[in-house]
This record gives sequence, C-alpha cells and structure tokens, in this order.
Amino acid sequence: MGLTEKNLTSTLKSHGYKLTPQRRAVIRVIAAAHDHLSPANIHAQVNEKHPGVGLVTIYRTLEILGELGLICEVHAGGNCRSYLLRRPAVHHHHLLCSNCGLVVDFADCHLGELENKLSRETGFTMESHLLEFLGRCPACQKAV
Amino acid sequence: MGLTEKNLTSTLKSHGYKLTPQRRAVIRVIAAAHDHLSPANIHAQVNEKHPGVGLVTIYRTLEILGELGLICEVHAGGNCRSYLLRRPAVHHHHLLCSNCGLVVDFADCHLGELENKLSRETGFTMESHLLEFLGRCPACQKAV
DNA sequence: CTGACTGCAAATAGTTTGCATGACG
DNA sequence: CGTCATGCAAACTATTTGCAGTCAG
Repeated sequence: MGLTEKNLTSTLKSHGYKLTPQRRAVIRVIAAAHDHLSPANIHAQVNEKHPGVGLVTIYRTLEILGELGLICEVHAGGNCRSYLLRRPAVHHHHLLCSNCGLVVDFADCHLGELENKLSRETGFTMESHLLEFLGRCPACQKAV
Repeated sequence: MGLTEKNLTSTLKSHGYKLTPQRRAVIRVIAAAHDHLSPANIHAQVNEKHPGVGLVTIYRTLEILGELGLICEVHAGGNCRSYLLRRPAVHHHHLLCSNCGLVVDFADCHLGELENKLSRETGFTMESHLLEFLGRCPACQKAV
C-alpha cells in the first residue's frame, strides 16, 4: 500500500511524461530517503550513481513530480525548498527533528473542527492548511 | 494592548539596539501593512518615503526584528520569506487569503493535545509547530 | 521518426559579506 | 567619543532560461 517506485513511474507515464533514467534516479533517491532533501542534496545523491546528471534536470523533475502531487514540500527551518516523497497519497503532516532532519508523518490532525470554526468566524472559504511540528527525535535527545 | 510602534521601538532599545530612522521606517511599513511583505516589498515601500535606504539594511533590520520576536515569517505559497508584524506577542497562527494576501490571526489552535499525543507516540521532544490555513476571504469570494 | 528530455552555459534573482563613512546615545 | 548602523559594491547561492544534441516511445 505504500507508494512504490512502480506506482510513481506509472503515474508519470499516465500523465504523458516520459520515463528517463534520470527521472528514475531522482525518484529512487527521494523514495529511499527518510529525510527531506533539497534540490542540491538530491543532485548530489543522484550523481553518486549516475554522474553527469545536471542540477537543472533535478529542478525540472521536481517541478513535474510536484505538479503530479507525488512529492510535497517541507518548510523546515530557514530552508524552504526541501522535498519529500509523498508516501501516503492522502492528507497528512510532518513532524521534523530539528537536529537530524528525521521526518515522521502523521495524519490525524483534528483541524477539521477548527477549520469550520474559523470559516464561520471569518467568512473565509478554506482551501488547505499547513501543519508541521518541530522537535527533537529520541536519538538526538540521547546524543547530547 | 495591540503592539504599537512605540512598543516596538522601546523593545529595540531595551535590547541594546539603536533606533535609527531607517529602522523606524521599516517598522512603520511592517506595522502599517495588513499583508505579509517580502524583503523587496518592504524595501520598495520604505524607499517611497525615505529614498536611499539600502536593501541590505532591510535584511539586517528584519534579522534583528525576527531575533527579538517582533515579526514572524509567513510561509505563503512558493515565496517563503514574507514577514509580518507579530501583533499579539503570544503564540498564534495565520489564516491567509490565497487571492489578496489578507492575513487573519487566530490563537486558539487546539494542538497541545495533539502535540502531547505525538510526543508520546514518537518520543520526540516538541519545540514548536507551524500552522497556517489557506483560503479565500469574503471579499475575494464575491469578486469571483 | 518526432516530440519530449537532457546538459551545458549563461542569465536572473535573492541574500550575505567586507569595508569606509556616518550617526545614535 | 566609542560603538554600532548604514550604504555601496562585490561575492555567493539558488533558480530559471535558451539552445543544440539525444533518446524514449
């Protein structure tokens, strides 16, 4: 049920995008990472196995993947352009370790109620919400 | 009870920072805006009244204001470096209009419980959380 | 085959740093 | 007065764009 590499590639295809070795490599890296990665980060990891892949390609691939909703942004700390594989294709949020960057997903935000309340009070039509927790994971707590 | 310009300047002083016309201008612009502003944005507005102020000064001032907790970041859309006057000096969140950029504050997020639960389940020590709602304000709904 | 994809290089945009001058307190 | 702030210019980093060659389908 996890979103496998196969699903990703087939989604790519079904949207008319071609499946190139470079894209496969990018997807592989993102899928393998348990962290959120910056474009430069992804580039470096891709090049470990496939030297010669341009950073530009990473950017373009990320744009496509984002467009298809296969990856999502993480707004960690100052760096705002980190990407993460959208593992469950459902609504969820992230819990980040401020030290090592570990990411834990969780889905049960009880924001529906709050959303309704705010909507009533302000007259806003709600479109989406962004929720992230920042903390320190067990390993990093021990480490100091 | 609102955080006035006076409070801001006195806070600056009490932390050993000098009160220069440039900083006053930056604070004025941020305080007057009902929007979140990017550094470039602030720079432009400051220069309308005080030509000659460098963009560098804006950056440095923003850094100080952020350090003192007088402004906070807004993670709107793609642009991740927008600043906003932190009106109530307490913990709160934002509701953004995706069309006009209107910002509404709200404080009563019921995340404490969720935070505790996550903390128990994951072993994380929680440091902070980021919550933003994105929607469409009443005016923009009418405007189609 | 053909159009989409890639990589290079160059262009842009956004942000930071070094330094001499000037202003706050 | 001494210290900190400012503004300029330059250095950097991150991201985007143009173009000719290459490749998946």
